[in-house]
Amino acid sequence: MIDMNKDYSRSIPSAWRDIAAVFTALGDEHRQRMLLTFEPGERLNVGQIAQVSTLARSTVSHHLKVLRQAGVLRSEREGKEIYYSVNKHFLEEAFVRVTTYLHNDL
Amino acid sequence: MIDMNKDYSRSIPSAWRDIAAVFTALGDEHRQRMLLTFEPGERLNVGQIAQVSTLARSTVSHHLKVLRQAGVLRSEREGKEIYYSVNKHFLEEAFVRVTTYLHNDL
DNA sequence: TATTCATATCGATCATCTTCGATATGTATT
DNA sequence: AATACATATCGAAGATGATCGATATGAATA
Repeated sequence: MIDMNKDYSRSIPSAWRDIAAVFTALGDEHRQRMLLTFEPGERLNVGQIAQVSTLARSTVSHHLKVLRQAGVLRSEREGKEIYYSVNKHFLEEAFVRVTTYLHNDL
Repeated sequence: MIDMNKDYSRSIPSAWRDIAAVFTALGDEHRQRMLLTFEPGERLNVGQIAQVSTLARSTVSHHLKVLRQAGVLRSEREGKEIYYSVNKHFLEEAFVRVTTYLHNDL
């Protein structure tokens, strides 16, 4: 009780800021499977992802938006299609940061 | 499309099995704050955690259960109180594993 | 510019999660 | 055994998220 952090409203540490949305995004099994669908370096458009999914296209689109906003995926338009790919650098850095924080501060 | 993983129902890789529940558990900001409340090596009982929270005791109890079932926290009874602590080893290993998987396979 | 195709957004419904007060369980004390 | 205390569980209400078909946006092509 003496040294516990009593300030419940203190700001989330910077190591956690980016990762918080990632946790939420990857807390859903459909979104996990979508991420794991990608082969190394692969780019996939929405139609391809929807094909291997059991969900409707609009639902896939919604989940991709969540993953993109969390920084897990990024997207780039190419003609009519929009290609998604894994934001590997961001994810690796975020996980390393949170692991380091965990090791040092918890 | 050629080398993409078409089998949507393939099993989640082992590196992801443990971490999936962690993502879900830590996808909630209240549960994040609860985890971050712990100082290094500290053990806290439910009353102490409820004190620094804005939630009702029963709600805190519920969130602690989610965190415990995901492996984030563990608990041990000590007399009337139940003390929670961070499952540091489990968490570090899980994050390292997922980072490695990310680096090699995505 | 009209049409087609790929994706995103909208709006409604359904399902799941959160939250609380009340009650139950388990432990120590008198 | 009776009481007091700490935590967990229960059951219901409200809030949030997932899901879908329909519609809108945006880009290539006829």
